[in-house]
Amino acid sequence: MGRRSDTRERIQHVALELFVEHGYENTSLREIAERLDVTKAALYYHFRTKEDIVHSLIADLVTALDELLDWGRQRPSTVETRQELLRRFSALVADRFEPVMHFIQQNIPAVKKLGVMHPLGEKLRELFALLCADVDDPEAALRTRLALVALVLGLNPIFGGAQATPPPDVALDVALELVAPRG
Amino acid sequence: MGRRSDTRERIQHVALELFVEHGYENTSLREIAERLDVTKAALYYHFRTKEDIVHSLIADLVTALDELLDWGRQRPSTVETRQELLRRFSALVADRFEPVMHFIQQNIPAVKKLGVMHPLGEKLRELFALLCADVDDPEAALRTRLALVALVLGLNPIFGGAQATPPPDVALDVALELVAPRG
DNA sequence: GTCTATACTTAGATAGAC
DNA sequence: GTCTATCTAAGTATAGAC
Repeated sequence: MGRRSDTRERIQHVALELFVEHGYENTSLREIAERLDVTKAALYYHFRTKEDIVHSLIADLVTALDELLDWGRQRPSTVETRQELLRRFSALVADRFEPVMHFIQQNIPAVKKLGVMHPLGEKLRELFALLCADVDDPEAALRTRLALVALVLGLNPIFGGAQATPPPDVALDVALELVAPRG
Repeated sequence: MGRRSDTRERIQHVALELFVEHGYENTSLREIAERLDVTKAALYYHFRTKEDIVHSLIADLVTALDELLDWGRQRPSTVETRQELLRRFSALVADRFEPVMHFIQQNIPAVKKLGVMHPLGEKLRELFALLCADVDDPEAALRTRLALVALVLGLNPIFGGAQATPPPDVALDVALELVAPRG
């Protein structure tokens, strides 16, 4: 039998790479095709549109978040649960979704235009809600948001990005502290 | 004499508005011109290129940051100084530069491509350095970055943006706490 | 499953009249 | 200082051969 091709996965990988590097709108299908040494038309065989590539990328993330949320929902709302949620989210980002998160964070206009925020934003808001639990304090809510931001901040070039990206475990420690009750 | 026109300022204002709304690359000069009810060519009278509009927008921010840094440099490196730096930065953002910060944060690829990160990134890194002072702890450094992020987080739609933007004073309180020594 | 060739659209930018 | 008209380059996408 003919060797099965992993072209589709390679397109996803290279496209994401370029989207992160140059931004979504500054990346043309021609560039993607060239880096893969295929033609533009080949891309259109695997994906209906350029937007579809992004959708396929986000879909995996949404699935993973859904599983995380499923776990979180059927656990008692305790500090331990919330901290374990952060740990698992941190691991998810570090292990599999760092590039996608990077892409999303730095291409908000594109992401909004593609209507990707609907499924994704929902999941993120629910994660946020689980982490906030019953707390109604606006300061605590902001600290919770910052805890999540801390876990993906290594990806942000603003405010001293390049020189010192915090290691994931440092970020996790700070995040855990942010959702812990005050002293 | 003929009535002097404020067209240049109006272009800056409308352009920034559209850049924030739809993103830099999704905003065409045609759109800007239409919203101002002038023609594309009129824009080219006031700005050499589309990129120049962005440069003019960032320049004001860089100037303001420079003044803030001047103040900070000639003060003793104390907790009070650092907290006052945060207060002044917070006021700067809230009063004048919220839209520009919003634009920068959500259009990183464009901003990088325009080479705007050189003057701007320098200032932000120096602000960060002043806030970090002599502290060498990576956790403290991350908390400092988060303090800055907190002050512009209202602009970020990720992680529960739309429904509850923290009021500036809440953000400032959390930021101040993040740079204060631990208990 | 991959290619060639091309249609279609829109972008940024310029020249020159008024 | 603003207009009309136009140029050039690039993008996404399609049709149809191999």
